[in-house]
Amino acid sequence: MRNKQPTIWDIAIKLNVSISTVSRALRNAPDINPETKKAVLELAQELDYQPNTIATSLRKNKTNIIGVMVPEFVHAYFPNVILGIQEVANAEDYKVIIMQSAESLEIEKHNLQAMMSSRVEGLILAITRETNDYGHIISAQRKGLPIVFFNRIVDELPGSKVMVNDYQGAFTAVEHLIQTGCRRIAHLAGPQNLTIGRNRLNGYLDALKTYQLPIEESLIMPCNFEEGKTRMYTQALLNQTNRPDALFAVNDPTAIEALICIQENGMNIPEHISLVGFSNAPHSAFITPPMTSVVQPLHEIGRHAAELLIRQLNEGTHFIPETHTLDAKLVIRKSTRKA
Amino acid sequence: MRNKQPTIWDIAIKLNVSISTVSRALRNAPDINPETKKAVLELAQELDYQPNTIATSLRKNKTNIIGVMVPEFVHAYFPNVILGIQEVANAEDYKVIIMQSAESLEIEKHNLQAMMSSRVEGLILAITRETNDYGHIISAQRKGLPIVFFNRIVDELPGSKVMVNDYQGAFTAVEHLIQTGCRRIAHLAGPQNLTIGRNRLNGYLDALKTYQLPIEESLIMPCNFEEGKTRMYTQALLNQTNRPDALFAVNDPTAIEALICIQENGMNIPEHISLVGFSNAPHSAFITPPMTSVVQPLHEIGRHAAELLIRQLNEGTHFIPETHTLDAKLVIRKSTRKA
DNA sequence: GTGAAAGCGCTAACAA
DNA sequence: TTGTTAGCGCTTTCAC
Repeated sequence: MRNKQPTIWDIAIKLNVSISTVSRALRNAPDINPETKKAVLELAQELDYQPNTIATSLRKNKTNIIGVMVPEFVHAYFPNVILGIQEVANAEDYKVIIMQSAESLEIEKHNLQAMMSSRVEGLILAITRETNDYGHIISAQRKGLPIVFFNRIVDELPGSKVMVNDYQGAFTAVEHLIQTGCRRIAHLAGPQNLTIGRNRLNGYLDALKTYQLPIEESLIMPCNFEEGKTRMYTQALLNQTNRPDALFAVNDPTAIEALICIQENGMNIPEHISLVGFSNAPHSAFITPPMTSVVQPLHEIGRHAAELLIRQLNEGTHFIPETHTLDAKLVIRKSTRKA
Repeated sequence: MRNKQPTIWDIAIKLNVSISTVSRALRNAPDINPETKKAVLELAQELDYQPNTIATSLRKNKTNIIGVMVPEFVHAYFPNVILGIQEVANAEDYKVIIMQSAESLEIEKHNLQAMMSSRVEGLILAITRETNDYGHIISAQRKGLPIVFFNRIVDELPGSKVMVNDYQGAFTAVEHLIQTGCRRIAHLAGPQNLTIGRNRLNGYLDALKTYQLPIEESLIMPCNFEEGKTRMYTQALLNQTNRPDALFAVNDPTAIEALICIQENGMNIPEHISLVGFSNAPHSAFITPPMTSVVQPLHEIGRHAAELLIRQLNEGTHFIPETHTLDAKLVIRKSTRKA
């Protein structure tokens, strides 16, 4: 590793004191002569001494490093969460190391090994899409690694979890459509084997019930996050003799595909048909018209995850894992009508 | 740091051999009895032994960690570059630690300290917008830290650099406008104190010259990345009696603001006016109409940066820093006319 | 082929 | 208040 950096030994020699004195001065321990301390600090400054955190970690058996592993960070979602994590972690004097699994179980396992080898104190984890075997995770937990899960939650695994209230988000979105005069509201639904797919559908259904609107099977389309399908189903909806006056999409990419289809049919949003997305892709504000969407508190997700982890780190085995569910917020733009 | 993890000592005791033998077996050193080795590896497996990289780093005085510091990673640009970095780094058995300066010089300095303390082997760095004093960087370099710069380049600083050919990108964009029949092409320009601002303007000017179109001062607008200004200047352009038939914007946010303004004036893109952006915001493909834009090879930028750094790490003081300039590519979508 | 021992830079008893 | 010493987990001579 490059040139020799100065060590406490170098300082000790020059000042003709022992290395423990230097160490004490540097850590402002109580039992130290102010004079000595001053001299040490000045020389350290002069030499541009940087403590070797590797040695300290080894000695103290404590790295003060939190690991974060996400499937990807090309979309805005995870970077924003990480921002929140870093905020809290840095304030508590933890460093954060970030790895990404590229949605590959293999890489996830490999990275987890690396994290263990680097002796991270705890892990904040969003598993990959294809992670269905949790052996590596369980084994890490068994070795005492605290893990906080977010975004992709596995109910079976122990540990704290941070999630978003998809049900409430969906409910609010549909409620807004109803309150702005829509009466035939279709849902471009997600996969029903995923929690978010189910919860968002339930929010949609319950909003209709609450406002005593009929539920029609023919208005619920299983788009399932699949690109081609959304277009097809949207077209089918538009072809209905009694076509819907609003679409609630399970997420923004789905909503955007619907939007394109609607516009190609020569219809206007929101005059002919209102549209609400979910999860706030960064560009949903920039398309034409800017899209009303349910946004998740990404920053907050990160903050909560970091806080839970650090609490667990501090409290040790006394800590009982918690699950935090954060509300999503409807951001009203121009793809829905005015109230 | 959590529960005790097994060490080579645990393995040695159980196998009744010395720790050096275990160490040798684990690193598949040459001088080792295959039998012994097998036994060690099996037990290691069974105990789920993870080498303590901290100890190894301390002993070998080598961390195999590359630091990356970027101003932010909320927009797609830096995450994509980091992807490229990680690809190369992982293949070469380096770990990557990522920090972000949040465009703050203070944090940049602080993070650099932390990187030095963590004894990263080298650094890939995009400085903040406000970094005008390079003392901290120079000092790190003087201590032997190899640094590769990208995105925000400072000519004065030594070290390898990876940049994008802004001039060529701008030239290609304007050439495309000309070849699709535009004749009065305006430029929404960036700050002329920044290299990218100047280079993109020059590309624009030279394309006009090459195709023998007149250069008109009144068509070059100093939008300078400032939000309100772009709208104002675009409106001014549209108000000209002989209004331009194309706009080349210094970057995508500027282009998008112009787009909104154009549409509010009831004009169509590209029928009334063509529009080209630069630097490919992730959403430029999703707006209406999808925007023609000059895209940067983000992945490649990362790969080059990592390769340069690792070469420097391997070659040591023999290494002579290099500057790599990568071409940008015009992606033709629907905001410009057909050829 | 294997073991003993030193030491990477630092902290924390313990002694003085 | 300061110094001496052991040792964190590992690698690497140097003996045998």
